[in-house]
Amino acid sequence: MVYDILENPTLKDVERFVQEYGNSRVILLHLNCRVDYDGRAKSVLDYGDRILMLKPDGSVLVHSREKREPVNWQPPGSVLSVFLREGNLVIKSLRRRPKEVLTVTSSKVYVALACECSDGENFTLWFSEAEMVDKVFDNPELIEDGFKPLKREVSTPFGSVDLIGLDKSGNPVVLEFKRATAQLQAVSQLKRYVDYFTTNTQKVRGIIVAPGITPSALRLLRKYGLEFVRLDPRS
Amino acid sequence: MVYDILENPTLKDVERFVQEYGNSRVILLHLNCRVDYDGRAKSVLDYGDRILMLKPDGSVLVHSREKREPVNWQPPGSVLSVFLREGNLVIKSLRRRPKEVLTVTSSKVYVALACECSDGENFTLWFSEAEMVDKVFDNPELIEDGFKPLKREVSTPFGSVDLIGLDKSGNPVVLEFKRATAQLQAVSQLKRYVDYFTTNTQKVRGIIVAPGITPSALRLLRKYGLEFVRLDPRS
DNA sequence: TGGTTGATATCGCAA
DNA sequence: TTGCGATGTCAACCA
Repeated sequence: MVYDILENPTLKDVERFVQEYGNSRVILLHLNCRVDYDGRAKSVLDYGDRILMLKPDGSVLVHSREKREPVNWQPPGSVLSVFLREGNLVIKSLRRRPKEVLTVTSSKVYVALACECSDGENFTLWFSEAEMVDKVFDNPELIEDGFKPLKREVSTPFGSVDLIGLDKSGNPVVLEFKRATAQLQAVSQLKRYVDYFTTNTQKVRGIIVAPGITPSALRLLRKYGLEFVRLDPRS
Repeated sequence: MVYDILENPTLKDVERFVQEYGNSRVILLHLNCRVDYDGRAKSVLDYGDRILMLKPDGSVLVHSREKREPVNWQPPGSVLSVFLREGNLVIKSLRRRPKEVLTVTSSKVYVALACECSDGENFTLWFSEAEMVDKVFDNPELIEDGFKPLKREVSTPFGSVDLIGLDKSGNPVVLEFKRATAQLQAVSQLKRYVDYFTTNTQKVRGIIVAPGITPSALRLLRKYGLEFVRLDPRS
């Protein structure tokens, strides 16, 4: 059977259920609970009805009525423990580094569901930043006439550059790609790389490649003497 | 009843179920499905068994066996539609701006669950960056002897500064706070602000306030003539 | 393991 | 709505 289910179970039933399926299936609990988190930060979520999701890789998600993000969570690699204490079901998830503890305390579980989920997934995604770089590498004229791409992912002490090349006059060019509208941060990032390569005797050009740029980012770009080339990842 | 459930339902049953509860409850489906996404990027996820979560605010999450992140999703505000086509159940979620479409196609739903979840949640979180700024504002000596905080969240054309103050000699100081180890980005950010306030006649100091700093970020900080003050958000 | 960056980032806030 | 930065960001990649 691809799923197992408990309706209106006792907390003891849920404890056994989680222990049985915790390592093999995705467990969903609809319950009333409070959630305490202590680690990089610290939080308390008062009692309420929510969805708790436990994955075999140790991921824990507490989902509320709204938002894409879980209200509390624990990332993969965390270690689960389940027990009864003072009439409550306690589900604890421990992460070692950084040390973080998530504690879900429940006096009522409405439904418990253990679902088999597929393992090897066939997922493909297009129009990433990496694809933009690939396209420019194969079609250098998208940047400008005479541009020669040299190397992708060039590592420097101050971060790695998306693409380095030479313009038609032989000047080095540093390119920073963004798949969405470029903002201030992208300009600062590019400036950091350009500064690193620039010497007294070697002028280095810097180009942001993106589908757009915000007005203030463009202002900063001009101030730094950098450039912008429009390119849409989807085009 | 705080939940409703369908076991081994027909697709027609699921269609009605989603239409009935889509606006009021969190719906969980354990199903075999494929997922097509087209919007800012584009992706295809081949058929497999997963968890689909539909929230009343329009959020959609497709969760796989692993990871904290959903393999596909749609953010709040998206609009749901459900229908049968060529013997399959099709769940479409449309986001207007940016235009994005998520399509879940299923030939088999194992379980459908509609869960009532709490509305007004009492959630508190401590040790955020904002709290660090508050603490320094009330205890300026945490930065250095004679430091005088002036204003938080100072808006500039190139971003907003966490805190501005004066040192004991009356020099302006720009402070950038990080709740975790400061990295290259934080240094570039601070440099951007310091550059903005610096004139020919006015030297401006810049300080990163964080529990730590990476070696390369420290190197860049020194290169720019900026400073680092250690402060743990939890201490 | 730590450092850096990308992401369909999401989210909240301010102009 | 757009812009900007924080996030317990997460996740991938590389040294």
